[in-house]
Order: sequence, then structure tokens, then C-alpha cells
Amino acid sequence: MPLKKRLDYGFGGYQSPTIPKGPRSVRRRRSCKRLGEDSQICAFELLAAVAGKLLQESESSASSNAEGRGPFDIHRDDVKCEQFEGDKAFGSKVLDRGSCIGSAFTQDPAQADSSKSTVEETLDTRIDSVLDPMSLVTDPDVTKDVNLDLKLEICTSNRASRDIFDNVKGRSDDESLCDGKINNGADGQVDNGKKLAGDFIAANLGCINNQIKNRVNKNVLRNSGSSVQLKVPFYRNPVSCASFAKHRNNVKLGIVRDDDEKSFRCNSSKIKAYRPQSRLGYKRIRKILTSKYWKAGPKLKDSEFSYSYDGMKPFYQSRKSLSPRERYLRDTHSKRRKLCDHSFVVPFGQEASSESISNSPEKGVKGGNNGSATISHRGVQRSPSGKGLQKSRASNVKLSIKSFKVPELYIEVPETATVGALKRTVMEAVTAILRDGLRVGVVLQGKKVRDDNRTLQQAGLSERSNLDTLGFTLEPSFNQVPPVSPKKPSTLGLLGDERRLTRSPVTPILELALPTPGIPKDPPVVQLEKPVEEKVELGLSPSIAADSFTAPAVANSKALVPITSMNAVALSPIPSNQKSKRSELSHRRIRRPFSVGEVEALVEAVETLGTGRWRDVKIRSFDNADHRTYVDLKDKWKTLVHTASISPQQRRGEPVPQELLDRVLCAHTYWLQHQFKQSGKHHIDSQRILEGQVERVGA
DNA sequence: TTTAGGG
DNA sequence: CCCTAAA
Repeated sequence: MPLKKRLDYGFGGYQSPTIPKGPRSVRRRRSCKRLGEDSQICAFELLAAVAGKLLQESESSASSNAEGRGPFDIHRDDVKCEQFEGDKAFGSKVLDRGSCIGSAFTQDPAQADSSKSTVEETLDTRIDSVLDPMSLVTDPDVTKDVNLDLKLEICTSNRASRDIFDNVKGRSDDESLCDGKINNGADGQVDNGKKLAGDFIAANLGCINNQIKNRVNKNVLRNSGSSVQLKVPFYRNPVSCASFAKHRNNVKLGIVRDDDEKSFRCNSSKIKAYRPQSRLGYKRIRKILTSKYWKAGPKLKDSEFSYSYDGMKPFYQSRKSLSPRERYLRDTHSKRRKLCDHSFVVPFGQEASSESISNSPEKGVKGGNNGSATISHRGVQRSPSGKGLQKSRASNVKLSIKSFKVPELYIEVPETATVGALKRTVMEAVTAILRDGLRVGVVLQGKKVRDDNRTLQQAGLSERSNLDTLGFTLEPSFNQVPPVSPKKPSTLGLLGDERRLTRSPVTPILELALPTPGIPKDPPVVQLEKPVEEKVELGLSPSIAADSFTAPAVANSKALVPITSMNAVALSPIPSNQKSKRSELSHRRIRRPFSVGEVEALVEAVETLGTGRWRDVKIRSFDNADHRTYVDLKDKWKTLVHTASISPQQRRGEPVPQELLDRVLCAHTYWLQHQFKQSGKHHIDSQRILEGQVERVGA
């Protein structure tokens, strides 16, 4: 079948050899795009909330939860929680009408709308209802409200710290805060936590709670007079649920929020200070923050946590759950890589803290009991003792982080699943997120500060002037590991281990088959998707930070498999190491065939956004896939169109489902027409056009 | 930097 | 995937 340069699939005689492209100046930078881009699901928050609720319920069966106990009130076989941004709505609707070649565009705007509202309402209720329990979980004995006012003081010291949470875990006494006794600290932590939080029943969460309590409540709250409150913005107004593919018999829930200032219940003004960075900066930050990939973790069992050896691991980890080998790996890793160079030191005097911005290796951070947590950056590897204390001449940089946002999370469970199953799924997801640990990154003026040895001054942070462009990021400790087949739960553990071993710049590419989005899985599926931007509000100082946080794909003991939405699609680990990148520069990139899942995501995005907006496509569906550039996506689309236009016999490589190819052709055709309309400024009745299209297709 | 296309 | 002209 000959392929014309531009395919022309029916449209009454319309030929499109030369489709005028809209001038670049016309490129849309609509706000709605931003909407879609920014809209993230605060799923983690929901999860946390739900988990809290779970806890509550398990604690007292007589819990008086007023809200319905039933599952989310979703009545359709196939509910799609999706809200289209302007463009998308249009495109989808139109496409729907024109749904050519059978299965192409399955979205029914009407249905989507109605169900959307239903879902939203339900979720709203739901979420609200869990809010209380959450606060309880977060801090049963200290926090009275859910507002967060975690004040951090960044001491402009050179003192390197292993990682924030190591230090946060710090003791309440005057013991050295940064003595690097991670293990010991962790031990005490756990034990103590158990004692303190003995009444937490749910094992997993209990574990987490314990540690949180210890590290946050005990060490921060108690030690300091100031308050550290976790603010958990529970939900934001539903704005858009990114790309839900239609699944038979599965209900996907997307907790949606908007990305507006209203999301932040306090200090919106400060948020605004950050906002102006606008899309570009935002995107950049997200890109950076969104570090790569989370992998499915090993199955979870109460006693079976596997912890990352990375950054904040100690925060969530209990030593006893580590095997010797794990411990070894962890330790060696932390030594080998200065993973986290920012430490979260518990409050002790702002004045007394740290060294100046110069390269002084070791500065203790101690002092008055002023209650602010201190983040000390040091440019040098932490010395063993870390007890040093020196007065600094340089002024401290004070920051207050008001809240952390967590990753968007999609949960997919069969309609027939029980509420209990849903709860367990959520619980597992939450647990897995925490279990795998996080790292902290620093972003300054939209750029990630990679050099951990740089001083704040050197990084340009020595003065307040730059604080407003300072951001902290939460990053997954590990690269995402390709999801495993649901049928092979046993491999989960292996992967879990393997990922530890393979996280080197030369990590081989793991290309595992991904479940096709269109194919419902029996086991519940939890997916953490698109990273959610995280904002850190700064209280004392003029700085505000943005924080992003990628979501881990989570697997439960039943072999949960992340569904494919490109954002969660298994990604081959990419060397985060710039050097290796550079050294490889000018080399041809390795070939990375698109998986079906990726194709699906691409198709979905193009259906929505159209061709010619590859950057947007990238952002929309491949934001996390750093190895897919918009050029790649464009190229892939090109080949897809070609593939779709040739006979199946001529196709090579991994077969793409015909359904997808059909959608490719349909979208391709549609957008040709659409572009034509746009550029020609002809306001042709789309209905008629599409009707014509349908006729032709039908014929 | 992003698009659009040829290689 | 790469390379690049254009915008």
C-alpha cells in the first residue's frame, strides 16, 4: 500500500498534500493547557487519608463514620473520570462523533460528564470524611490540626549531611544530631516508636506512624516550642483526570485537584511568589524533580519491608527488616554516593548553627531550643563525628516548608472488588511509597543543583535574594522498575533486589512487557502516576520552594501491576549521572522500542492534543519518560501512521494492536482536518465534517 | 526551544 | 533515531 507523504483518509475528496501549518506564533499557550499540565491528582493525600481512615476503623469497629461505607458510588460499568480541557473536550467530542474504524474514540462526553460529577461528589465526600482520621494518624498525640507549619532553617553551613530524615530522626537529647549513626538511630527509632505508637494496629501504617511520630512529633514537636504540623491538603477541585484509558469492568478513580493557589490553604501569597516562575520554570522543575522512575516494589508484608538504602530511607526503615545484604547494600551505597547532602537537623538554635557558607566541613548544629528544623547544607562529606559546632558568621537561610505534596495515584480495582480490598490496596500503595524512600533534591532557579559539594553561597543561595527560587524536591530513591506480569508475583522480589544492584549508570535496560491499558487486570492495580508538583511554602524567609515527587509504582502481594499510562510506564533507568551522559554524548542513543503501553499513551495524547504539539504530548503523557523526547514522540507517531497504513503483513517489530492503529489513523485524519480548519480559518461545521468522515469510514 | 521533515 | 532548517 503506497504511502503518501500525507495520508488522506477519506474526507470527501479533501486532499492534503500541503497542509498549511499554523504559524508558530499561533502556537497556543493557552491557560487550559496549563490546566491540564498542572492538574495533578492529590492521590497520595487521599491515600493517606484513606489509610488514616482505615486505621481508625480498625481501631474501633464502632467507629462512627458518618459517610457511607460503600465503595465509591460509581454505577457504571465503565466509569471514566475525566474532564477535558477545552481543547480536549472539543477534540474528543468531535472525534467521538467521528469515531471511525470502530473502536477508535471511545469517549462519550455525556457519559464522561455525568459520571464525572458523580464521581467527584462521591470522592469529595469521601475525602472529606477521611480527613479527620488522617489527622489522627499523622499525629495522635500532638497535632491538633492538620495544618503544617514545618519550619526549616537552612543553615548556610558547609556541613554535609547524609540525609534529611536521618537527622530528623534525631534524638531529643543533645546527642549529636548528625553523627551518622543511622542504624543505631533507626533502631532506637523503631523501638521507641513501637512503644509510643503501640496502639496503631495496622501493621504497615503502624510502622510508618511510629517512625513519623518519633521523628517528627517527638523530635521536632516536643523538642521545640514551635509547631510542626503536617498540612495535608486533602483534595483539590477536580479539574482533570489525565488520560484514563477505558477499561472494561474496571473502575478507575482519579482524585483530582486543581493546581491552584486554593490548594494551599495557607500562605497563598507565598505561593504566588513562586508561581510567577510560570510554566517554563515549572515545567523545568517538574522535569527535574520528577525524577525518574519508581519501580514496583516487592510485595508487602508487615514484616517484609524492603527499604531503600537511599536518601531518606532511614526515615521509613526499621533495621530489623533489613537483611544483612540489604544493609550492606544500603550502607555501601550511602557511602559511595553522597545521596543526600541536605540534612534535616532538628531544631536547635538558629544562631548556633552551622558554618558559614564557605567550605567548612564540619559544623554542628545545635543551639537554643527555638523549634525550627534546620537544614544544613554542607559542602563536604560529613565527618564521622559531626558534633562540631561553630559559630557562623554568615547569616542563616531560613526556610519554612509548609507542605509537601505527594504523587498522583491511580487506583484500579475491579468493580467486583470489595471495599476492603480497595482499602488494602490503598494501604499497600501508601506503604510502598514510604517504604521505598525518598531523596531530596535542591532546585534553584529552576535548575537542579547537582553538585552536592557546592556551598550555598557558591550555588547562589547565600543571599536571600535567591531564596524565592529555591525549591526542594522529593525524589524516588530508585528508578522505576518495569512492572512485572501479574501472573508472576514471585518475580517482584527479584526485581526489587535487582533494582538495588542495577542502579548504576550502566544499568541495562529492562524492557518488560507492560500490561496493555485496555486489558483489565484482575488483581487490583495501583498506580502512582504523574508526579505531583510539590510546593514548599516558606514561612520565615522569602523563599518558597517547589517540590516534586514522583510516584512509585506499587505492587502488592498479589502482584499489583501498574497500569500503563505513560507516566508510569516502565522506564529504563537512565543514568542520572551527567558525566556519563556527557561522555556518551554524540553517541547514538540506544534504541528503545515503544511498548504497547507507550503507544497507547501516545495515541491518547495525540487524540487529545493533536499532532503538531509534541511538546505538549510529551508533557502530558511522557513527562516522566526522559528518554522520550518530543521529537521521539513525533517520530513515533510518524511511524505509527505509516504502520497503520500498511498491511499487517508488512509490519515489523512488536505488533501494535490493530485497535491502536485504528485510532492512530483516525486521529491522524481528524487532526489533518482540524489543522486545515484552523489554518484556513474556515469555520466548518465539525459535525458535518465528521459525519462525512463517518460515512466514508463506514463505506 | 519547538516544529516539521528528510535521512 | 539523527540532523537541521525555520520559526
